[in-house]
Amino acid sequence: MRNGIELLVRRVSAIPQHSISSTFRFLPQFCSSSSASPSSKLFIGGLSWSVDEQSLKDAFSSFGEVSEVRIAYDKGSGRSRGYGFVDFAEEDDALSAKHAMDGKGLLGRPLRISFALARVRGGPVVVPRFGKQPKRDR
DNA sequence: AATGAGCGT
Repeated sequence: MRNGIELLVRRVSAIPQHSISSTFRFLPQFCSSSSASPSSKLFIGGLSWSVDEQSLKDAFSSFGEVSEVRIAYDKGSGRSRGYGFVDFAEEDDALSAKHAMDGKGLLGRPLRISFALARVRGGPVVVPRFGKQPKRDR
């Protein structure tokens, strides 16, 4: 019995933090996005409406090789939604960029930077329901 | 038309 508990604790501890964050992203206590989820991708909030992907990349290129820059645009109007993502080739560069740029102003607006959450790939998981199945002819 | 936390057409 004791061994079983120790085994369970060891297995839970082995789950990477970023995996927990993406799995339980709907629970705020597991989504401390400002803390160090190890990733090379930064979430950049607080962008001025007028910041485009090129100027965002320019603002972060001095910290290392930027492998991807995305700004979230509104589907219909094409206006910026005021946040975006900067992905670095090196995790270290992402971390130093975060430390240097978080709270710093870009075009007059303070940036809010955290590590990006893993993009949700499949959509909501539909849990199968058991119990009341419709009667089926046989 | 304007908007100001957020996690991506």
